[in-house]
Amino acid sequence: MGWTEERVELLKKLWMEGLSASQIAAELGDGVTRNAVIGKVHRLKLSARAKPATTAPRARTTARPAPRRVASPSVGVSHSGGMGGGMIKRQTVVRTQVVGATALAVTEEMEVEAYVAPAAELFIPESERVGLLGLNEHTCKWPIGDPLTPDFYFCGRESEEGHPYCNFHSRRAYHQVEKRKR
DNA sequence: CCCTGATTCGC
DNA sequence: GCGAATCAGG
Repeated sequence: MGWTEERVELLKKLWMEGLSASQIAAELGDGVTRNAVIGKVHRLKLSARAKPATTAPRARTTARPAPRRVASPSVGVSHSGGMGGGMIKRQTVVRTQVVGATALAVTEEMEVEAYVAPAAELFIPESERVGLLGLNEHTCKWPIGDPLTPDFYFCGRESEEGHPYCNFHSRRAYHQVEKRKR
């Protein structure tokens, strides 16, 4: 289905109300993707919704050329790492999420696995500690300790291909940490 | 990982 | 004009 008058109107309305592109896409339904919404928004020249005083000056980072397919090189390096013993604690949490302008409240109960790390989990025997020079493409680069002191070291456990941290630290690196700053 | 908008470019 | 793929960032 193309962009009919009605759909465009709804798009404008929702966009101005501050809904995200994905939310609008869901609202429009019918297989519309968030990319379709964003693309249309740009074509309609209505990117700026409600710019506060802080004129977000189109941070033109870098005018990207045309990034096509790129092959990623890989270097094989072996490293042995041991996983510490942690504890998986099951618990049920209730998360409320608001979707769409129609204030569609979705309350879902989901069982999550919360990893409770014992203090000792972060302790790694000296024999396994990895210094700056011990890091390679497959070692967790999670820093431990004060970088200014001699006993500073890195996690050094096995990290997934293409990831800077091991599975454990990977989530901590950036997991939606209740961001409510306004 | 989840998510956001921004941009490019083949269609 | 359209939007998937991609990029950059939170």
